[in-house]
Amino acid sequence: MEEKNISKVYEPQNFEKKNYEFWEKSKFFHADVKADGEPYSIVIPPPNVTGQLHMGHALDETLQDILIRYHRMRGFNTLWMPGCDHAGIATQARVEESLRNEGTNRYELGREKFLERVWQWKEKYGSRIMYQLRSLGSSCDWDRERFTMDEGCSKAVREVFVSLYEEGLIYRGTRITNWCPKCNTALSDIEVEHETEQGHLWHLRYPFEDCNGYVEVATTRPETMLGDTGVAVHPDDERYKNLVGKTLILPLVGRKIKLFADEYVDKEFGTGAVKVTPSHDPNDFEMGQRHNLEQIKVIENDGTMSKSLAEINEQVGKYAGLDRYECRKKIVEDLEAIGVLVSTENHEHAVGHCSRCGTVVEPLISEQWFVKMDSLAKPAINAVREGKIKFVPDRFTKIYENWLENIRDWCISRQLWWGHRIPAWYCDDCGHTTVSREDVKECEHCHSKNIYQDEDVLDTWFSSALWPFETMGWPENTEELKKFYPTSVLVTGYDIIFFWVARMVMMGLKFGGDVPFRYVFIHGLIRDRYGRKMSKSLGNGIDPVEIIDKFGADTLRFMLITGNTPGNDMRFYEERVESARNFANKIWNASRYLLMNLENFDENFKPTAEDYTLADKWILSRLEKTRKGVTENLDKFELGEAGRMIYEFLWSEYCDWYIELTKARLYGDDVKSKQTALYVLSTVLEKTLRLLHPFMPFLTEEIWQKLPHEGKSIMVASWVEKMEVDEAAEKSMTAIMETIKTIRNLRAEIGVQSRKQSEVILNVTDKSLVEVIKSNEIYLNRLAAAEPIKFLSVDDAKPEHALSGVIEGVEIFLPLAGLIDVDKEVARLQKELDKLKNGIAATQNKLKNEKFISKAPENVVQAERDKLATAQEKIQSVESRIKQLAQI
RNA sequence: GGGGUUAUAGCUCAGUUGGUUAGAGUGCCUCGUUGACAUCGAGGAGGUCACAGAUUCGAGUUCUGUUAACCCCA
Repeated sequence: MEEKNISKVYEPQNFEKKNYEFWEKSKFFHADVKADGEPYSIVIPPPNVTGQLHMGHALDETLQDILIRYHRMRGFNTLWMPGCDHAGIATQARVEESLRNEGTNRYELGREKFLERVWQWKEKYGSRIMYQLRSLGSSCDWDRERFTMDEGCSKAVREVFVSLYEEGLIYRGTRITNWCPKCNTALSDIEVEHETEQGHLWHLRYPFEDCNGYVEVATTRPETMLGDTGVAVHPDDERYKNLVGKTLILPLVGRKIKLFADEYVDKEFGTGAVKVTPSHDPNDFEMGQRHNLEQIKVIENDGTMSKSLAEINEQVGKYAGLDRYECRKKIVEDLEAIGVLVSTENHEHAVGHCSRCGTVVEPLISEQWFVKMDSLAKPAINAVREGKIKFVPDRFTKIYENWLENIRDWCISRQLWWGHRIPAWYCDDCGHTTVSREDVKECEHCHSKNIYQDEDVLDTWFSSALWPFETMGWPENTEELKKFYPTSVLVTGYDIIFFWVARMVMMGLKFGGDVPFRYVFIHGLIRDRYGRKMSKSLGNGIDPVEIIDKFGADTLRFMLITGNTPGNDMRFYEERVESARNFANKIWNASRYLLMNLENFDENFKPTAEDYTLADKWILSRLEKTRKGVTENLDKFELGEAGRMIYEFLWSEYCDWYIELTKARLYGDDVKSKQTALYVLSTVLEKTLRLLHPFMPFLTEEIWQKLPHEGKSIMVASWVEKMEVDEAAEKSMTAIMETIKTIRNLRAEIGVQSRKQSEVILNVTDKSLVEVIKSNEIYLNRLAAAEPIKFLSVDDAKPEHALSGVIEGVEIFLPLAGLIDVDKEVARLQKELDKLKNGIAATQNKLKNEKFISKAPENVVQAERDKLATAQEKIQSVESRIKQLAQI
């Protein structure tokens, strides 16, 4: 055993790092495919290699580590696969920013040099993240660490891409897609965040070609009118029925456009007539497809108006090169000047923003790669419906299903350099596209060497979707895959159910041969103390490493998982961290106390059944109930509840009562009693530490090593085994504790100093308690300063000048002559009597109710009867006491 | 427009299949350095469980509606 003297307060800095190194060096984190035990595996949601871990990660990793450590102790063959995500847009943006600061850019550097820079970046930040994960205590299998751009993952990505292409599920097409003018790339639908903004609705008049009339259209984006190639109305709209098919002249531009009917149009919105810009609005694009409208691109990829406008006429040529918002202003002015603008009203509408940089997204037509989703989505829906995958909490099932049912094709190409390059080569000679698992040098169709590879890379989520099996060596049929796939559970936030969870399920079923995980354990977001999302722009983020340095990783972990429930958001308060730190300190000091006394402990001593005192039996029984509750809650993902149970047991039962109860024995002369107390103190603590270890790994290891124990480390010790419950001991001990509380209570009532000893007279009405209390008198002496204690026998008169209290089975008197004001005491008792009577009113009503008696289960009825009997006993006691005092 | 979450003590939150006088942390009040811990101990005050119905012997808990806040999707 190590040195037993430990510092007076909990100082995690002294031992967290040391213990982590010990575990890592001992290879406790490493999963052996050949080892015994049912497999239990988790793949980490790979943090973005950009930047650092935030509080959300800290929660995510803590939940996983608790599950992992718990199952490891339960004897499962446990694997936690760590790794990072290359995070295409985010990482590239960061590196480009640093290039900008150096006065250069990626184009100047060239693709190859640029990628070298990104890899350097990745090495630097990737290792920082892995350091942060370690400081949290994460028991990941570092020997298996993966990266979404490493060789294995890249191979998997190629394999999947080519297979899907061969099956016709990946195609290249010219479509309207969301375009971010700042990131300069296409985005998928879910990378667009819609925000409600205050804008305007401009009403414009488009004149007919052949008569004086006009059609009034309403638009939120007047600048797109330059690309209008039609005006649409609803086919049932009486206002326009006779006009459908007529030709309109597009103001400023002079283009002739048709008025046509389409079901998509909402009659109620605006004027019921909508201008149609197929090249800059997804709905208009679809209408354009249905009605064969021309696509005229008037906004360029960088968000400025097209140079080609100059070719139309001098008027619209003025707009060429303007930013789209500047152009909007100009156009509104110009339209007003020529009388086309009839009115402007305020209008709230949803505007799409790039989820990465916040820039307003521009729908644009471009050539991109897509994945057909229908046939992939169906099995993913079924897997959840059939219960092969379960969401915890269950309500997220609906969100998942709903999204998959309404899924649209996934745009997977990104105009970036950092990522998995699309394995497609185009032939300059014959125009054929070669898609291949291996890099190719010639066109597979005409064998021309005049070919070039697609410039674009794949959406980051394409490789993340393969994470559960690509990390285990797929497409090779590895031992890891056989043993650990499907994984047991995925732990992640609800914000990436669409981005990641659903896609993993689809890909897992398609390529992994089974669901990627059995459970999806969803957690909420960490917010600041005001409930706001933590964000860089608000500057309200809290760095978990700072909290760890200040309070300890165990403290942070415990704070994160208690005090909220699965799936719900949580506010981060430093006060709450302090409260968790105080808990750690409490454990620390309870252990310190025990270790100090353990110097006199004979480790070979083992008490026999007769050696146990009531208090021993009580704490052991309470420990068993705690063990049961903690285990059950962990098994159903109620980690917070499990943590709270340990907190409650350790603080309120072990420290506040049991330790105090043993003090008399530890400082007394009875050697055997002392050894027994030390034995119980140390076994209960040792077992509780094991229950607590998944939550607070460092602290529990540090103390456990100093206590009598078996094995090398608590993290590879086995879970606490089932023990006996002793209801009789619990009942007796409860009576003693209640008596102590009542005495303390009465003394506080009249301000007797808690240390000052005073006489207590007990009338034990429950015969089964007489011996129990008599033989445990010393507890009352020590914890209630009750001395001497007298017991009334049946014939004895009850003391007059005394405070009195009653609990189930015991009447308590504090004869404090001189301190008692009889009138005050009567008033106090009267108040208590009222309280008791109010308390049983509901019970009495229930028992009077025949329906209750006949319909409620027998045990419930009996419980009510017992409750009433107990309360009536107390009432009688108080009533007779009041009578007695009244006679004085 | 569709869907979801939340509403419990001053504040932050628990309360798991309906069944004790609804709990904790924190804050507040009173007392206390008795051989682990003042990052502590003892005692106390504080709640019409958002509102209205329904089901039930019994509802903080189930159902319906209303209100408010937040979120997702379109």
